[in-house]
Amino acid sequence: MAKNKRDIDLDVKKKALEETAARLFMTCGYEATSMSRIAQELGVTPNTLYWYYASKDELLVGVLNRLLSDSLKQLPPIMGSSPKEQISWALQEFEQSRALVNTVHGKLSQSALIRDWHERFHRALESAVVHTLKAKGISTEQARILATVATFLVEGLLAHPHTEKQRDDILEWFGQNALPDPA
Amino acid sequence: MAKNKRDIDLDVKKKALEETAARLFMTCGYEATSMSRIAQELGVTPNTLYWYYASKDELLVGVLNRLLSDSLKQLPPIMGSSPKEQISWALQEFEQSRALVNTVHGKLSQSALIRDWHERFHRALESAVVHTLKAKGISTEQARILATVATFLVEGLLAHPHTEKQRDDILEWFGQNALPDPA
DNA sequence: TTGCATCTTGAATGCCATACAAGATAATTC
DNA sequence: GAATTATCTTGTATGGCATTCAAGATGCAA
Repeated sequence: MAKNKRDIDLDVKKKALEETAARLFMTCGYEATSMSRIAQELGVTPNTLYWYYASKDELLVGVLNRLLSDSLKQLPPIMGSSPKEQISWALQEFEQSRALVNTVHGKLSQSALIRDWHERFHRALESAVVHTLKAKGISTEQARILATVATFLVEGLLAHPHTEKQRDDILEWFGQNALPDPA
Repeated sequence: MAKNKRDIDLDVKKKALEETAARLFMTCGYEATSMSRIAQELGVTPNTLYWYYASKDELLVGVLNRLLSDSLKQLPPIMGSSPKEQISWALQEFEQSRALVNTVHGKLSQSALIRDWHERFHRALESAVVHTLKAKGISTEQARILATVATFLVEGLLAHPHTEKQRDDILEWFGQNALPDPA
């Protein structure tokens, strides 16, 4: 039973691996970052990485989950604000890892692992957004549509370079058309 | 002057190369399709490809331009229909090359060549859409916003698997919110 | 102390995009 | 029509990549 000591070390090590990988993935890009490079940065042999992760894709999933859960920790204070502010927050949060968002989308057709992660992520995201919208008195069906549209707009803004004005205009337009009745 | 014969051969050859590459890129994916594989399919040495294209990315650009100009040939009959039908057509047109759309977005951060092509493409697309919307009496500023939103929705639908109903709902919603006045 | 699970490495494999130099083939010039 | 040149194709090679397998090191349990 008492194999705790080891398990703790494992999490600590994984944390270090994923943080280094995350940094390199975000600055140099996923494809441009080799396993050797990550290992080198950690003062380790490439093979070591393969003891913790079966493949580079699996390491990517580890990185994605870590970044995501780090973002989610900052979520509670935001929950109270307006939808537009919430979208704006999400946008800013993902901006840091814009490259990774594009990487994930680019790998959807090749990697079942990434495809699964992506699908799970969007399911969770949509159900959260829908829940929030329903609390504002929007029908489930309408909420689903709005959630999807909001997601597409965020992803579009992340994928394409844009000015602050463009972003504001789009968010403004969406805010005005998303909640038609209360006017 | 009279070097026509050769020049014609060059275009014919490029056409064959790009068609084969396009087919493989679309069915197996860009990354999963090696230059050797394309050459093999053509009964040629991999090096031959490098006489026509400086790199795999450049071949991709050739493929993209060819697919695009093929699509554009079918454009005139569509120009008269409703905006919703036009978006629907664009969606169907890109559906075939959904994988390539994702590939392009995934490569934006790594390849300047692809980045340039992507930027040019979106500039041309936006100006076309804006032009169409202005003809319907929409202000330039509003038309720009709508064009961008429409683009993001199309790309979102391409990037994520979705049901017919989802697509219809989103296009319907956009159609109703895009032209607010005439009601 | 012996055995076992955990972690790390050395050395190798096969694939990849790509480079360079040398061959083949056809067009142009003399 | 022979020699030269531009066009196209190939043979051969390189360095990097993700990944694998077998063998070493390290610490825990009996």
